[in-house]
Amino acid sequence: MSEEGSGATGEQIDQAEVTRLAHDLRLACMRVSRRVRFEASSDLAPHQFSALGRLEQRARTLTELAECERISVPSMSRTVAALVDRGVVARAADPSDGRAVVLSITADGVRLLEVERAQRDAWMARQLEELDAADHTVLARATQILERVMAQ
Amino acid sequence: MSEEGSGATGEQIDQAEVTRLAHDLRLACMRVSRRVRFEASSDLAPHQFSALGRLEQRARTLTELAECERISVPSMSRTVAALVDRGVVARAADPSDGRAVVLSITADGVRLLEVERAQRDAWMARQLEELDAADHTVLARATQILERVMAQ
DNA sequence: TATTGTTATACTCTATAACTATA
DNA sequence: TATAGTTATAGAGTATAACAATA
Repeated sequence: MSEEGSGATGEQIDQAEVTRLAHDLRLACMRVSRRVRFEASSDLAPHQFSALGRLEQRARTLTELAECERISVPSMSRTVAALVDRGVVARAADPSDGRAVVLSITADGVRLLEVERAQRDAWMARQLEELDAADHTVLARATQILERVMAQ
Repeated sequence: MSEEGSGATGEQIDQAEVTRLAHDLRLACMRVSRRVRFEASSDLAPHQFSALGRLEQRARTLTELAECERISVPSMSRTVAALVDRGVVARAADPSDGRAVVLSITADGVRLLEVERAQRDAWMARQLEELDAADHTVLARATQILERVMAQ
């Protein structure tokens, strides 16, 4: 679009620069991720957090949930058992298949996710508060690009 | 939204928008990090990769290394033992302190890190290749901002 | 007595294999 | 016979506690 002010489209980024960008961006993202998990985490373990988030999207069977998280069914069975014990996930019989168990998030589970996410977001927001509006704009645009790339 | 070239400084981003950006950017970074680890990883476990990277910066004692990685000394002792068995870390006596052990990366360790990083960078680069130069520029700027923020 | 590092033991999350119940 | 899920057992990685060697 504009090649004067933004300085974005006028230049041709070559392969070496893409490689360098890939390296630097990857490190930056991994550093953010690591610090969020280390400095903003609470008492919900990462794998529990992830599984609970899947059930927030919709109820799933154990096998579906294991496939989502790319772990074995027995492993997910343990994880789910812990979440059920904690009262954030409920088991229910599948009316159409006596073997299957439908797992769903409870109201407590939804609240727990909200608290967890709020803590993580609050930590991230504190980091961003030190930036100015121009930086915020760049990051907002970059976020949209990353969302587009990662959706594939 | 940009009246002049950069289009960044003219707008005032309010608190709610910072919170939203924090949320979206955090998720994007965590998604990148997760996919890099899942889809570009090799046979070096994440904690081993991390510890080896610390030793690439400089030689450290076990206690120093444990503090870097924020795990206990006994845990790091196990991790280091595995890396030593693999031949990518070397133990050496500290001439100034008979209790301490100086850990350093070996030539094989440096090569292993190079391979690991190349795989991760290559995965990331493949994702970025689908973007145009304007997107690359935005991401490069965002990377610099994130590096600045995360350095604190 | 304090510090560095290892070993002993236990808990969690992962896996595969064996098992029960249902389709 | 095949599928959904649980339980048995084992292998990592984490922890704390106890220990050895050194400062």
